[in-house]
Amino acid sequence: MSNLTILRTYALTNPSKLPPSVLFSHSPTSLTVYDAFPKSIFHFLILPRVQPPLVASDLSDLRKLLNGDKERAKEVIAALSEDAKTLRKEIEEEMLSRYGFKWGIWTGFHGAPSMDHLHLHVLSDDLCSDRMKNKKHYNSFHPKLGFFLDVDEVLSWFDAEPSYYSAMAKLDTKHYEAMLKTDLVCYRCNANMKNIPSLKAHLQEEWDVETRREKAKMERRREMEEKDSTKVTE
Amino acid sequence: MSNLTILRTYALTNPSKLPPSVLFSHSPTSLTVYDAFPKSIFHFLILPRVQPPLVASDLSDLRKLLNGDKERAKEVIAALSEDAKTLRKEIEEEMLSRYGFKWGIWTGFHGAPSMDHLHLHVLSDDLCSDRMKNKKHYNSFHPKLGFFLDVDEVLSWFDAEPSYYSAMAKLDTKHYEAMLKTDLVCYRCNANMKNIPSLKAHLQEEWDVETRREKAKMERRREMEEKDSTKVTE
DNA sequence: TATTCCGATAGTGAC
DNA sequence: GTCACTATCGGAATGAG
Repeated sequence: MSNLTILRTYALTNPSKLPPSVLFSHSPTSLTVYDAFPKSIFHFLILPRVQPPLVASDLSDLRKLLNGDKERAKEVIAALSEDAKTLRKEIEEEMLSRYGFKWGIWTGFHGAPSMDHLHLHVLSDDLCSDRMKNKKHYNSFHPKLGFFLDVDEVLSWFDAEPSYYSAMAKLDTKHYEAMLKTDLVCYRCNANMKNIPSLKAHLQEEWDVETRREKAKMERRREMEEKDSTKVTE
Repeated sequence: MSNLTILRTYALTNPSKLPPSVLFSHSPTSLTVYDAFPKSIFHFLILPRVQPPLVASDLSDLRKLLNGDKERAKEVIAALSEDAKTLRKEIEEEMLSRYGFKWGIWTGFHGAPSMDHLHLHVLSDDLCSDRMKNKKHYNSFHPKLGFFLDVDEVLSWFDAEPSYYSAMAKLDTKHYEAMLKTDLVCYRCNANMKNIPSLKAHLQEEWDVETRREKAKMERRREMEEKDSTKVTE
């Protein structure tokens, strides 16, 4: 199976046949798989299952879906969004149990995906991962650049002017691809980064800062609680 | 000492002070040094010594020299050319003693050198060397490309129309640098080479062919001589 | 924008 | 066009049977 069509294969497979190393969970309308090359500590893909009257080619990518039956498209994306909400809750539980605190989670599509079959990215906002290796990787998740399309924003297109919907649904590949070549800018502090190694060091530092801040919060909370319990027992 | 001015330092140093790993030989007007990064089996540089009335800056590069006193320039280059003749004889002796046969030797300047102090390249035409690493290296010695200026051709400029001399003496850096970016073409068979690894393999093969041809010649000669000597002793 | 491999290309720093 | 180092950029193959 080619790398480029693996997601379609997953989406067409009975979930019970998928190994646990691939499949995280599933619903009647979607499968949630681990991203094979996670770009953050947590990184999943939610794939719509192929169900009548849709066929696999209707779901090849976001542009195809949006330029088909509009109501059907809205249903598909709304269902993915619902499953993403559930997934985010599960990720947050895992954040708490593994790290003691929660942090941001992004949910969105890529404006110009290269793998076949629609996939909704759900990933934590640390962007700390060995698999983050080049500018395209980073820019494709930068939340302010335009390439990463938040699922709620995409859903809002359905309720906007039809002309706006049509304009957004074009999803011109050249236009989106150009975004990936722009300079590296930290999505947190807007600092310009010279290259990938310095960006990664910076992202790690930003993440370390967030970790320390959260640990300190936890410590203060613990002290407060201790003081309170002391008062009670006095 | 900077890499970029090392040759000037050599040219200003008493030859007896230069280590034998650097200096091959010297004459009243020049020093011959081993190229520190040889691009062929044999690769030397002949450097003009700085002698009154010239100062080091007059000899910084070919363009500077040609655009100064024309007669003086001709003397300097003619002297380098004479020393190159001697050097080629010595290289050919070494070819015979080490390889049993002689092969081509090129003698010329680079149209746009980056190291300070005029240097005449004298190198065998095999172009087989680990130090040949990129397109600039190769194109800078390609005998038909224009970047490598045979010393006899440069000498011919002095006897041409003054307007031709002036035109040639300009040695526009941009013009010459552009030549280095052109496609890789085998100087022997004009075959286009896709990249450096394939060019190097091809040059090695061309050299192996030449070696086999010369070995066969030597063998035939030996057989002839044996037959002759047999005749004599019969 | 799937990765990985190979190679070309570009900028820097050397002293 | 000095080298060596680092990093980016650019194309091609990729699997399965």
